[in-house]
Amino acid sequence: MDATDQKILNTLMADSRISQKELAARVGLSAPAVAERVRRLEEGGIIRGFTIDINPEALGYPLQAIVRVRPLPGKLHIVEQIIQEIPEFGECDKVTGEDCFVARLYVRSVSDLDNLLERIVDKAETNTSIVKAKPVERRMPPFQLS
Amino acid sequence: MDATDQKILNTLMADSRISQKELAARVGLSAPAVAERVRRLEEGGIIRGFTIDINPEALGYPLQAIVRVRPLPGKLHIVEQIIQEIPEFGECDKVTGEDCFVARLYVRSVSDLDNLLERIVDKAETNTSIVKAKPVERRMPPFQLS
DNA sequence: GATGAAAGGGACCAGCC
DNA sequence: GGCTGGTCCCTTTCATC
Repeated sequence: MDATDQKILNTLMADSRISQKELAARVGLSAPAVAERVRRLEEGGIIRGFTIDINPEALGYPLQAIVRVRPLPGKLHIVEQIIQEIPEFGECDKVTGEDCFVARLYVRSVSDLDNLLERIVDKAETNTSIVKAKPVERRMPPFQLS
Repeated sequence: MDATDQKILNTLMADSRISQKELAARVGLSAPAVAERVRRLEEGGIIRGFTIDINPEALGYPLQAIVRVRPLPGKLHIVEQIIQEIPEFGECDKVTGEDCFVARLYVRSVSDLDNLLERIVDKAETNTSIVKAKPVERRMPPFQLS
């Protein structure tokens, strides 16, 4: 893991579909050399996978909400299971503190939001915030040299 | 956008580096047909881009925190700017409600966490939760047919 | 949307520095 | 590690069904 690997990661993060030749040119190496580095980044678990970035709006989900969830006593596992079973939850973190879960919900409308939260209101307290903007999106901290 | 497109999205989400031939086989179409569909999904803005999934642990950031940020009166913009300038913030949503921002912070240690939050303590109230687990990760809701 | 063909480019493997 | 060159496969585009 050096500065070249960092460049490779940044480049692939922005566009992972460029050819090895193109990637090599951008980081200043030959194609086989860059291919070998990408292979090692994958084997080392630094690159977890190649994927696509999907626009939820275009899928029909123009609204996002951040939902903090505090299950009632004894309801933690059932609440976690319900969150996993509702596909509109795009990510969910189990965290320390008063809230047990912080989750992102993709919804079609505020009434849709209300309907979905109905499924946990009797098992948890929730606190919902609508996402108005995204000051930071899809970013990874730099690898620190030395 | 139909069931086949949904399959294409799911397949590419899991691995965007497979060949068109392979993708075509998995969704039950010919290669040219699948290529045309992917092209339309890109042009329609449904596929926002091809990218990689990076493991922050392997980059040297074993801890994640969810930070809720409530800027002091008059400090909203400067706080937003500081968040954008700290690379350890991997994502930040501006939301409705008491908290103005909900952000994800990648850190090397809890002391690192403390150091980073020092840069906004005089400009905002913060509430930080350490991520203990990820019950749901990187998931997109299904496109609803009809 | 499928098929088949042709041209161009990329990935992969040697062999070598 | 990295470079160069050669081979094979894939991608892309076209015409046709």
